[in-house]
Amino acid sequence: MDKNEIVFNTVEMISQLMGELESKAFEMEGFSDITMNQMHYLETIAHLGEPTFGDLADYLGVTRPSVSVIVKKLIETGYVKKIQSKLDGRVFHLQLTEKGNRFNELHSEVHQILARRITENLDQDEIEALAILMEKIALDQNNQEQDK
Amino acid sequence: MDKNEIVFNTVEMISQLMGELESKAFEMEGFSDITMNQMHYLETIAHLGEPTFGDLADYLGVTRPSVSVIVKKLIETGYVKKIQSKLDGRVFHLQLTEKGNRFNELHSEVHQILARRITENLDQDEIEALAILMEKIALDQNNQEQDK
DNA sequence: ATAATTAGTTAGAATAAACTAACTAATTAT
DNA sequence: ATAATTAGTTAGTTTATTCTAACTAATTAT
Repeated sequence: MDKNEIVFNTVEMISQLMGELESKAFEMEGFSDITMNQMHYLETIAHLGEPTFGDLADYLGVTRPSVSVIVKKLIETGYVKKIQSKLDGRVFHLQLTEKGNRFNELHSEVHQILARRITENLDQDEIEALAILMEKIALDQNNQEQDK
Repeated sequence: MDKNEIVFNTVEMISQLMGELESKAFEMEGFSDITMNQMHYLETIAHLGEPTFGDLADYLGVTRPSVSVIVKKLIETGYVKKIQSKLDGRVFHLQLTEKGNRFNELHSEVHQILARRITENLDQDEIEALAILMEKIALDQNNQEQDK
């Protein structure tokens, strides 16, 4: 098998594995009141750090009404809260609640489990080598991101 | 940054990148008549190789009626065809059409593009080292799969 | 002060995907 | 031969997500 093929097959497999783990995560630990899509909104809010509705719409590439509806659900289920800006009464910043943060921590744990599973059969030298290669890969991707 | 963290951050980034590329793939090249979910069914059919409706339902963990409805759409849009078994008239095997195969090839191309993007800033020795590590990782995952 | 703009909301429609229950047709068991 | 089982379908419901159009309220421009 060609090297390029090995790399993309492995990536495909890991990606599938992540999907499976991710869907299992929300079934456990009392987070059954949130859909995959809502999870994605939640992660994005955490990633952006107190974005407005508009920020979220722009980042996700959906309309404001769509964001409004989904975030309303996240507020109803207690993952997110709205903070009105003191400078401009029209804008609201989105913050994770206790529950939202707990969810996000679980989410990180899932990723840690995956990382552990990935590196399980590698020895210390191999993990180190993998980390160095991945750092290079990540750097490369970040550069491409900035180029846009 | 800890090595484990680098590994899982990179995996997270690659996974996100895959999602983005995958959603772009269906916008181009006249494959706009298929949803992400239907794509997933299509990939699964290709992966299983001429499965029956029941095989597909079992594999995907959904009910038969769900499969029936989705596959009906894939047949209407011309990605899949039904072949009645000669041994048992109740069962139908699912086959990809020309169009279904063309879609799957595009899908592989997307993965190749990703693999190329990943390995872009690595030299030959590094790609080789990465391939060896990934082979070990993949082996590990396959073993876990069999343990179930 | 009044008009225009902007942020977010609400209502209503469309599409997708899942489910259960009730069905048809083919096969196997008694 | 008839009953039970199995593969797949159809109908009807529910939930989620998206959209456009029309709205309210706050801010900025004239």
